Amino acid sequence: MNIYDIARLAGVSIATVSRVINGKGYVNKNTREKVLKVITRHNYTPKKSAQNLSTGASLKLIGIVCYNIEDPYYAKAVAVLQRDLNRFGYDIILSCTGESRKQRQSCIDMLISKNVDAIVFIGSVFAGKSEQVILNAARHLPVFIINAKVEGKNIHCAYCDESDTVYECARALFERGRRKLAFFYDVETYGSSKKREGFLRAVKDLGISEKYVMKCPPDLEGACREFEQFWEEGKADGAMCSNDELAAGILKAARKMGISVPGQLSVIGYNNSLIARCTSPALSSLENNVEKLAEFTAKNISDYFSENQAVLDFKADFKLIIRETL
Amino acid sequence: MNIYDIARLAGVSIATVSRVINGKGYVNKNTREKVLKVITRHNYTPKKSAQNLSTGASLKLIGIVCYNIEDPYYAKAVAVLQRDLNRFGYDIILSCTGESRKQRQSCIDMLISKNVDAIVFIGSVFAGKSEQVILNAARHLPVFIINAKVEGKNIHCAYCDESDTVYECARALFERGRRKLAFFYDVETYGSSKKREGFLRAVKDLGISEKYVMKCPPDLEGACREFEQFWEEGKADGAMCSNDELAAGILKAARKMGISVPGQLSVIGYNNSLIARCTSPALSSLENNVEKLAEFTAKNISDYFSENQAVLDFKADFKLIIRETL
DNA sequence: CTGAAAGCGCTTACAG
DNA sequence: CTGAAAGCGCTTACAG
Repeated sequence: MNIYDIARLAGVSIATVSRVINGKGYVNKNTREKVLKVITRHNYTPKKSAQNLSTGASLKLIGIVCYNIEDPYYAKAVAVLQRDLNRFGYDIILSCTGESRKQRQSCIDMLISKNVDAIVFIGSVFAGKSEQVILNAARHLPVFIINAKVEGKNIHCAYCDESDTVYECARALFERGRRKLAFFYDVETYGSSKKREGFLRAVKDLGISEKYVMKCPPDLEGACREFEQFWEEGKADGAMCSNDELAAGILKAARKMGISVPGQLSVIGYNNSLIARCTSPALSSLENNVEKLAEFTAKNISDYFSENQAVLDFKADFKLIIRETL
Repeated sequence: MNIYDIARLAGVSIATVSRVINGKGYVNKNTREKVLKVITRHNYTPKKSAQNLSTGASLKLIGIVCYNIEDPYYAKAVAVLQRDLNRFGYDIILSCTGESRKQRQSCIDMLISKNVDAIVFIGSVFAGKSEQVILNAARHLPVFIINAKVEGKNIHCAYCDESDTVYECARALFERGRRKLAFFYDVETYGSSKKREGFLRAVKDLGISEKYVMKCPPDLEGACREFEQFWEEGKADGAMCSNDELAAGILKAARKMGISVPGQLSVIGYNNSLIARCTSPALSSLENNVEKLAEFTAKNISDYFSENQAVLDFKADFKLIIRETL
């Protein structure tokens, strides 16, 4: 069923059908209705690719590239982006890219060949070493990044300063009398290095000498085991984690080993995800406002296309949510 | 940059460029290289919509419709689908649809107009009353459903029997000596009604007379409050929940009220998500194998297009994962 | 081995 | 108000 079929069935030319579909140009009321009737009867929808070819009209498709949607942080960002972009008439193509540079590049090429209007990268996985992939993409279309800062033409960033966030968390631990601090992270990314940097900066400013930086396997059980090996009575009294899952692992280990939280040990998570509300004691966690970042980005994309201008640098605030582990 | 530019730059016709791109037909080795060089230098990728128009070639795009990607269950399904479909050369368009029938229909129309090859519906939200939306879609393209059973031409279902699962959980509670059982659910869907049905069937078969069916607000805090109101010493000794988040809420309430789990109360969650591993005590939960369902569906889609046949009905097994709450 | 031409399903000046 | 025709960027018989 194409525009020719409809035209024939309605007894008009394809030009007329096109006019009624697009509501452009003059069409006699009666012929309009006649055409409309045929269209609805046959459930006809014009093919976007033909429209795209003909007018260069946008496919109204935004490519979204993230590392892992199973991570609640990414899931939330994607959920908000999809909801808000949809309001502006866009659909999203979701890609999750693996580790290798080549895989990432081919994922972007795919998106570009599918004629998406823009690409948004979620997460700091793409900053730092992988920046080239983003720079390449930006030569073809506007790029939006959530939660990382990459400098370049056509690149729009919305982020929360992950160094400052951890700095504040460390200070909060200090203010509760904690003097022996450990920082736990898992995957080596631009984001985790910023966090580590914030931790070390705070520790230095606060004059804390007993500090540990620990790398864990990237899941709850891994963090749990790692902590069991790490722990020695009196070695640390405050743990800052680069995400909530690690923190949950540490709580699990603490419980198993009879360490009282927050009595002997304070624990702070990161992302303020559902996980933080599930653990007991409930986890204090840093709210880094992904939701706000995603909302802003959706709006920014819409502005970019409708008003031809967009914000290049947006920094969101953050807040430490106190629950029961601090 | 289009095929004409490349042809001009390489000093050949567009037909030749097309041949080297598609690796079809004869092309002299030297001219092939000449063309290739121009293509890579300018980072040229043929536009999918033009190819699609020209040959009717698939866009290699699968529409995925789900209720809420923030829910770990959907997130996992989407993650697996995207990973596996990608291996078969497909990208996914992700839509999350709201409640209203109209919204859902327009979401599907959008997908169809964007020329996706197939649509997969995740979750039972679309079965039962909303079935018509699926039936409509199936008239245009192949439809795949994860976790619901809908009869119809061109409709392929992969699911886990949600009545049997809950039946088994109730029996497990019974076998641990539990005789007063409550079933907690939140949203009213096809799936939750199947689960409730399984619960009631089990309770009847087991000859249990003290039984409760409770509807909670759809989040952890809501379940927590609901349970606080529900609880009375000796009223129930086993709680079956329609998802892990509700179960986590009940654990939270139990802890607050000093109810020992599983001493006084056994709790079973559903979906075996990350949440089940985060709570303490760690939640026993029903593994309903979404991962398996999603993997199967990706393969089934690929078979549908490459071998022109696909499985219409696939039922996955399930397993109750015992942790500390049963 | 290579190119000219038709055609995919649309839209949009242009002419009437 | 309506239609004939050109054009969007590709692919693919067909002819050479």
